[in-house]
Formats: sequence, C-alpha cells, structure tokens
Amino acid sequence: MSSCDTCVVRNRAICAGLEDREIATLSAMGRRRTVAAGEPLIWEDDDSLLVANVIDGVLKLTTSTEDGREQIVGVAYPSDFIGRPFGQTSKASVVALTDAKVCVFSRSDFDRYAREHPELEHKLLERTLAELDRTRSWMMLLGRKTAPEKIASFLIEMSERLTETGCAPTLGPARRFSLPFSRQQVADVLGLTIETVSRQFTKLKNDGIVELPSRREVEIINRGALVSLAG
Amino acid sequence: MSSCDTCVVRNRAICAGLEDREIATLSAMGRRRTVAAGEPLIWEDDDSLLVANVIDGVLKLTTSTEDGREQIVGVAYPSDFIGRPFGQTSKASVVALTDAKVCVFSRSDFDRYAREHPELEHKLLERTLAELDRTRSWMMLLGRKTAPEKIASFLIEMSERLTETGCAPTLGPARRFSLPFSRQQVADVLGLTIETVSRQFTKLKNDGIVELPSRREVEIINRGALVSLAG
DNA sequence: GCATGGCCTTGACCAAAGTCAAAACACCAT
DNA sequence: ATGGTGTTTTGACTTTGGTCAAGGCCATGC
Repeated sequence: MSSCDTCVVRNRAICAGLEDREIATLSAMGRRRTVAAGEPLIWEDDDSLLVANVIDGVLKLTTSTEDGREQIVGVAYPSDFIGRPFGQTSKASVVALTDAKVCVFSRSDFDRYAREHPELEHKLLERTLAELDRTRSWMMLLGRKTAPEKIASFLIEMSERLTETGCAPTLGPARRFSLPFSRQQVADVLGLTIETVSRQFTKLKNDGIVELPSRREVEIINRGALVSLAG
Repeated sequence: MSSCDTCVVRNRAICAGLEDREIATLSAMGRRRTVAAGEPLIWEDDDSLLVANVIDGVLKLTTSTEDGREQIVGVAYPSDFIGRPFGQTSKASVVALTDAKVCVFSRSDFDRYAREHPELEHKLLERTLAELDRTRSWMMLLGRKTAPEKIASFLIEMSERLTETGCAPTLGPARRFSLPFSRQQVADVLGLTIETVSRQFTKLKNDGIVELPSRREVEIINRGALVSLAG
C-alpha cells in the first residue's frame, strides 16, 4: 500500500484519475517531505531538479532582482503542482510560507513518466493554462491598479482561496481567515512597500470595511464595499 | 495537398513533428484567416470558441478594467499559439497589432483532436510552461521596476524577439528594428502612461543610448548601457 | 516582571510618475 | 505642395506612493 492511498489531495492533485497500477509506479518515484515555514524548496535560476505536489500548507513563488527587490509571482496551495517540468532551469524560487508537506519527484523521473502518461500530461496542461490565466489577471493588478484597489483585490482573492477545500460542497468565500503572509509579503505580492500596505489596512479598518483582530487575522465586515473598491 | 505543406511556421508551431496523415486531419479542421491591424480576433470574457496558430504578424493579448484601463498581458508572434483550449471563456482579448495571418480552429474541434494526440498536447504544454515563465518575469517588471528600467527591459526584449526567425542559424539580438507598438501600446505593456514612455524614449536618445529614426524605428547604439539600465 | 528583538504602524517629507494642456510632428489624401 | 487628422512630445503642476526615522506592540526568554 502506497502513501497515496491516504493522501488528502489524492482526488484534486494531478494524480487524480490515474489507475491503481499507475499510482503505484508514481508513488515509488516520489517521496514525502516537510518544509518548515521560511525554508526554501527550489532556488531561482538553479537547475530544475525537483517538481512536487503540495499536500498541505502554502508556498510562495518569487523572482528577485540583483539589488534585492522581490516580487511574489505565484502562491501554491494544497493540490497545486510546483516546479518546472521539461525545462533546464527554474525561473522562480519556491519558499514555504507556512509549515508545509509536499510530495517531491526528481524532475527527470517525472518528465519521463509524464511523457508516457498522456492523461497526466493533460491534467498538467489544464492546470498550467489555469495558472497562466490567473497570472495574467495579476498583471492587470500590478500594472494598472492603485494601492487601495490592489489591497481590496488581494483580500477578495484571499477570502476565495483560503476557504477550506475539503470534500464538502463548495462553501462561499471566507468571511474571516488567517493570512499566510506577513505585511512585507503582502507588499511583495502587490508591488507595494510595507508602509503603504500598512496604511491601506489601517484605512480599511477605520472605514469599517474590515476588522483586524490580530496581525494575521482578517474579518471582512462589508464585502460589497471591498468588491467595489477592487475595481 | 494541404496548405500546411507550404506553411512558413510548419516546423516551429505546435504542428511540428506531426505525421503527414495527422497534419491532413488537422488541416481539414482549420482554416487560414487574415486579421487587419487593429482588428480583434478574440474578446475578453467571451465564450472561448476559437484557438489559432499565428502564421505571420504580431498580436496583443489584453485585459481591461471596466473604466477602460488596459494592460497588455502577452504578445503573440509567428508560430505562437493563441486562445484558451479546455476552458469555457477566454480571459484576455486578442487584437492584431500588425496585419496578421492566423490558422484558426474551432476550440471544441481542437480540444477533441488534442486529447487524441498526446504529442500535440505535449507541445502545447511545453509552450504554455514557457509562456508562464515569461509572464512571471514580466510580473517582476510590472511590480518592482522603475520607469527607466521598464523601458530598457522592454527594448532589450523587443530586440531579442523581433530578430527574423527564419531557417537561418540564430542571429543575435537585432540592433535595429521596427516596433509593432504605438507609444500608447508600449505604455499598456509596461504599466505606464504614454507621456512617461515618451519622456523615457527621449532621454535614452539624448543620452546617446538609442537612435529613433522614426516613430516606430529603434536603433540600439549602446546595448551595454541599455542592459545595465534594465537592472 | 522586564528586557529583547522582530514586526508593524505612524508621521513628516520627498520623488517618481501621473494629469492636464498645448504645441510639434508625421502621415495621409487631395 | 497643402491641409487635416491623429499621434507624439514637451512643459507646468499635482498626486500617489516611496523613503526615512521614530515609536508601539507583542511574543519570547530570562
């Protein structure tokens, strides 16, 4: 019996729908790993040696300039696929934001396996296309939205992405949630400075649109106002 | 004999490497179309009815806010694939920047065909992964670079992408080229205003880093300086 | 309880880029 | 050549968000 049998993302990750025999082969290739919050899994511009499925936790994908400016270019949640298959180098670093569990594969093993299993490649393609759509709408935010619009869009997206995605029928967006990001990381997602993020959070609180019970907790009081601020 | 036999992107587009019989089927499904400069091919948020290969010309992918702000989220050159397979709606508009020739397919026909031809899906996956990498490095530019850095990065990328990609062994980046963008469109790529773009172009000219023989022509005089400005 | 260190918030000031308006230029058709 | 149109450039001014610096908050360890 492979660990896949008890995997919580078994029905949502790209392995979903594979036959038992295929799962067994894949399972033999991969291994589980934990990544502590703050710990890196993949380095920007390094050889692409690993790919992985996220089982639990949240990780950030980042690119940096030489002088240390950082931009978060993606966020990976449970069941998401990370790493760069079919490519020599990884163009983004992957670092855990919370303690995380992942199922890692050697990239070359995975590439070989994927090429022999069109169904798996198809799932990966669907996921990659969806991620590209999401990334492009993030470009709109970075290039054309103001700081208040960025913060409002961010909180709306967080409330949608952080709802527990168990087996239960889809719940609506979360009214209250705990951000997996520090203020600096929110700034790195939105292309702002930490001070601007802080001021905008304070403004939303003073306007009665959100409550901020603690540094990481957010409660949305007036979702309509937030949506209309998001533009 | 199908029109694919004489297609100039036959060896570079996703159709490359298909067998003659497969090409014949694909050819029967698709048809050539010309798109005049400025004319749209796909609308944002519309049902995704078409996908296409670019044969000749340059097209922009854009997203817009309700109040009319526009962000160019991608640019498609000959041999690139456009449209959103395996999805209900297209999240970006596609508009020709120059007169263009494309080879269009009904999305549902294409989806069906692709699912039966893993080699084609694999090519599409490789392309989508590469596009995602490019898009993410564009996010870095939008979120964290200054106007001078954006303009310099843009000109470097243009000089690399606009080299004639015929059958000849890869030439280096173009020293002189004709932009397929108006000033406003450059602004829409970089998340700037037209005035800022214009001022930065003028500054590069005054500093002797580029020549601007006409509105669309650019000649890079001091590539080293441009690269270091790009950061 | 109190000191320590890491975040986060706030305030005063500044600079980069945006806005508005006018002039210059290029391109086109006549 | 000439006039008309739309694009680009330039200038003056404003605004947004960044920078720098100080202070507050909270968790942790002594």
